[in-house]
Amino acid sequence: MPAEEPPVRPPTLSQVAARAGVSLKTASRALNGEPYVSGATEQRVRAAADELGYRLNGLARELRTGATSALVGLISGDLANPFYSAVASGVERELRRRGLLLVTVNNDENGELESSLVEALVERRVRALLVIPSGGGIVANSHNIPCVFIDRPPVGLVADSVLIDNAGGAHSAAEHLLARGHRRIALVADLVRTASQQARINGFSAAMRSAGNVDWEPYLRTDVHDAATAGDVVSELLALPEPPTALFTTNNRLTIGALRALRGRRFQPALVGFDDFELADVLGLTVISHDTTELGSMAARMAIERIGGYTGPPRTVVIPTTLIPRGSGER
Amino acid sequence: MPAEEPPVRPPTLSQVAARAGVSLKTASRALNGEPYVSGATEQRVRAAADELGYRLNGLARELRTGATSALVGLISGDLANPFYSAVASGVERELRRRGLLLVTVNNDENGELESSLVEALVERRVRALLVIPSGGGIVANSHNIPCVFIDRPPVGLVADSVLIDNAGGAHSAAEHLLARGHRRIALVADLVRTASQQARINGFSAAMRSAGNVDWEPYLRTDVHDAATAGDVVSELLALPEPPTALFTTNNRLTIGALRALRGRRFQPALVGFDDFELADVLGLTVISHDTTELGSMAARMAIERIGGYTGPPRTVVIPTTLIPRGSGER
DNA sequence: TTGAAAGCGCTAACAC
DNA sequence: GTGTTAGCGCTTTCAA
Repeated sequence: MPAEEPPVRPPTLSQVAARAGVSLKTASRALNGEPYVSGATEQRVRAAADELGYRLNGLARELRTGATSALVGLISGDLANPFYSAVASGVERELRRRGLLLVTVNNDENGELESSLVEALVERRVRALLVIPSGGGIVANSHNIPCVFIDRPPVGLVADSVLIDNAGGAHSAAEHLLARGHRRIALVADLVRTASQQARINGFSAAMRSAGNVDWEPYLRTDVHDAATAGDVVSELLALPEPPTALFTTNNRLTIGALRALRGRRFQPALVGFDDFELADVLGLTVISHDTTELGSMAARMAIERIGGYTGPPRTVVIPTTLIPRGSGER
Repeated sequence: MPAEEPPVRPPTLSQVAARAGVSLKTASRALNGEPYVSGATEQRVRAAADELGYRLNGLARELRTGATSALVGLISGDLANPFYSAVASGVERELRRRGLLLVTVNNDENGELESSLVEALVERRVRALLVIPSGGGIVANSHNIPCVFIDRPPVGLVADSVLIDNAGGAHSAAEHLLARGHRRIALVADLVRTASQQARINGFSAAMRSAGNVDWEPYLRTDVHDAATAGDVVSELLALPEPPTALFTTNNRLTIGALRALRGRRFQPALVGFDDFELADVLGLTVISHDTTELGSMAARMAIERIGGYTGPPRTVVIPTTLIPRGSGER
C-alpha cells in the first residue's frame, strides 16, 4: 500500500525563477523569447525549466491576457457520420494553422442538449463557435462570441453561415433524370424540419414544375431519417403497381439505405443521391457532390476573421455542387 | 456610425455581486448552489446574473481549483478517415457523460508534429491524453498526466493501451482463405513500422506457416499507404504470370483501393479486408470486423479511471475481431 | 448566514 | 537588462 501521495503539482514559473536565481518576470521574459534578456540569463532560465520539467500553464496565461482560451467549439451530430467528420477535418486543419484547438461535441441531434453544450463551451471561453444545428432547437447566440453556422442557417436570426447549394444540386439531379426520360421519379428525403432538406425538396420540385411533370408527386417520401427506414421506403415504392423508374435520395444515409434495398433486385431504377461518399465510385453511383471538408474550412476561416476583429455584417457563403454521373443515374 | 466599441468583456462575478448588493463570495455561493445562502439572497443573485447575462469563467475556476481543465485531448490521424472518426465518436460520447470535453487534433501522421501537439495540449492542462500514435515518433509521456494509447502500443514504454486483436484477426482471415483451397494469397499491407500492421502481417504469416503454405510469399506487398497505391499494387499482382487467387488487405483504405482495381475485371480473386466499413455489406465484401467505436469508448473509460485517481499498473485491453463472410472471401 | 482577505500561475505596467 | 507590484475571475480559508 503506497503512502498517501501528495498531489504532485506541476512546477510553476516562480519555481523556475527561484532555481535560476532570477525574478519571476525575468523567467517569463526568457521563456517567451522577449527582448531585453541577456543571453546568459536566458540560458540559465531555460536550463532550470528543463530540469524541473516546466510547462507553461496556458490557463493562467489566458486568464491574465484576456480571459479567453485558444479553443474553438464545433457542435455537430455524431462524428461517426462521414459528413460531420469531413466537416470536422476541414475545421481542425484550418484552426491548427492558427494555433487554435478544436473542441468537438455531439448534440445527439437533440436541441436541448445542444443548448446546454453551447453553455458549457461558452463557460470554457471558447473563442468561437461553429454549429451544425440539430434542426430542432435554435441556438441563440446571446453570448457575444463569434458564431458560424454550417450546412443549416440559424432559425430566426441573421448570422455567418456556410451552406451547400442544396436547391441547385437537387435541381440538377431532377433535370438529369428528366433529360433521360424519367417521369415517375421518387424523392426520398430526410426530416423536412431542417432547412437543408427543405431546400433540396424545393429545388427538386421546382425542376419538376418547370418541366411540367406532375407524375412524380405520388412518390414523395419525407422524414425518412435512417438508412434502414430508407431501405424499407424504397422497397415499398418498388412494390407499387406503378413503381417509380427513378429515385432521388437527399443525403448519404438515405442513399445507402436505398442501395441496400436495391441490392439483388432484377429491376434497378435509376438512382441519384445527394452527397458523395467513399466507394460511391466503386458502386457506380451517380451523385450530387460537394466539397464537405471545404465547408468546414470555410466556416473556420470565417470564424477566425471574426476572432481577428472583423465586424462586418453577417455573411453567407454557398458551396457549389456538381453532378457526377457514374452509371446509376443514367440507366 | 457607432463610436469606437470598447472591447466588451463578459460580466464577472463581482459585477453580479455588486448588482445584487451582496459580497463576491455570497454571489459565488448562491450560483454554485452551496448551502448557507438564504433563499431571498439566492433569488436576488440569480436575477442579477440573468440580467447581466453572466457566465461562469471556467478558466478562472479551473486555475483556482487546481490548474487543470475539463479537457481531454485526442491525437489521431485525419478525422476524414472513418477509423479515426469512429474512435473519436466513442471517446466523445464517454467523455460527455462525465462532463469532460474532447479536443481533437490531427497529427498528419507526422511524429514531430505529434510531439508538439502533445506539448500544446499539456500546456492547456488537459486532464488526459488519448493517442493513436503516428507510428513514426514516440510520444514520451513525461508529463505525469494520464495517457492511453489506442490501436498502437507506445514504443519503449509500458502504458495503458487499447488494441485490436490484430494478429488474431489476420490469422482468421488467412485460415478462411486457406480453408477454401487458396495457396497463392497476396498480402497487401500498410506501413510496417506501425505495430498494428506488423501484428497483422505476423498473424497472417503464422497461419500460413502452420498450414505449411509458402506459395504466398512472392505476393507480400508492404508499405502501401493509400488507396490509389493499393489499387496499383493489386493491378500489378493480377498482371503477374501466376497471379494470386486471393487477396488480403490489412486496412480499410487498402481494401477500398483493391476494390477499385478489381472493378470491371473478368477474374475476381477472393478478397478479405481488415476493418469493416459502411457499404461493405452492399459490396458483398468479407471483412475482419471489430468495434471501432468501442475502441474509443474503452480508452476514454480507462483515462477517466486514471483521472479519478486509479494508480494501478498499466493495463492493455484487446478488442476482439470477427470474420464476417459476405461473398468476396468465399469465391 | 455572510463577508474580507489571500492566492491559483501568469503577464502588463512601470520602476530601477 | 532586471525586478516589483498589481490583478485577470474565481474559490478557499477564516473571521464576523
